[in-house]
Amino acid sequence: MNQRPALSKGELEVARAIWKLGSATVGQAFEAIPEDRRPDYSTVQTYIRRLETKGYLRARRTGRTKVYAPKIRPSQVIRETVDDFMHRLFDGEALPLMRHLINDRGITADEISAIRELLTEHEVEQDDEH
Amino acid sequence: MNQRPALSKGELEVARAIWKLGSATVGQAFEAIPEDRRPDYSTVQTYIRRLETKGYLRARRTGRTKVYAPKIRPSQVIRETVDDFMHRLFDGEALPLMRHLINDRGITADEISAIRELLTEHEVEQDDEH
DNA sequence: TGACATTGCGTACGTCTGTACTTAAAACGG
DNA sequence: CCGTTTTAAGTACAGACGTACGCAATGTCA
Repeated sequence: MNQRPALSKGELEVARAIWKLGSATVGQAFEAIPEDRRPDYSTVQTYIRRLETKGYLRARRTGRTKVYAPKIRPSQVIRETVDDFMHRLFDGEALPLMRHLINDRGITADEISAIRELLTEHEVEQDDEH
Repeated sequence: MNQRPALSKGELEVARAIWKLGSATVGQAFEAIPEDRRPDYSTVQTYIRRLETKGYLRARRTGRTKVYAPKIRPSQVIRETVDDFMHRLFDGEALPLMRHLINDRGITADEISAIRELLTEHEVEQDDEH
């Protein structure tokens, strides 16, 4: 159905900035990127242009400036991106990824409880969802 | 310290094939890739060559053929790859990724129990640890 | 109103990546 | 021993990507 071309690293960075802001001009997106890994203004411009071409962003004109906003719901893009990643590294299965997150990297006790809560909350919601 | 160039999609596929086999010739790696997404033999050859250049694989000659084996431990590559991914999409935090896996995609009841077990097992191991 | 800042838009360019062909030498099967 | 198969090694080439410059037009503040 869909399948716009995947996001590249740089594109993802600015897309996320815009998602966080809801909508933004190039300048605003530029400012929103953490200084340490912020590229040149014109580079951000290029990424945004490509994001529009790829169908991830929609631009609305306000006078002379353009305001960019998501064309695809961020949540969907995230899902697709995680999916793709899981396929490439874990044969598309969530569990091995979970296992990796739990075992193969320092997970704190706090995180463990947090995960337990997430699981329980999720179950409850499932039930509610009559 | 390190930072060999990152793995590309295609490179990762064959790297994983070789990891699974422990070590392999080009031909064996080629065969090990699921037929539906298996590229041309020579493409696999190219990926392997690049993997060697990038420092992921080491080749040992046996007569005329070369046998490739990991130069970097797969577990480490996986950790780095997941890390990079988590940084790009979840600001480097594991919990949001977990939340995503649990909430934003269809997780089954079985998977939920499996995760609970993983958590418990992990805790036990932590305690046992000396 | 003139200088400076902001933005849009086009262009550029080297590297990385996907994808593969070719050539040649060694190995194997009969 | 010869044809067939396997492998190595080199080369190619288009498209994606990171990265940015330059120019023109508009907006802004002193």
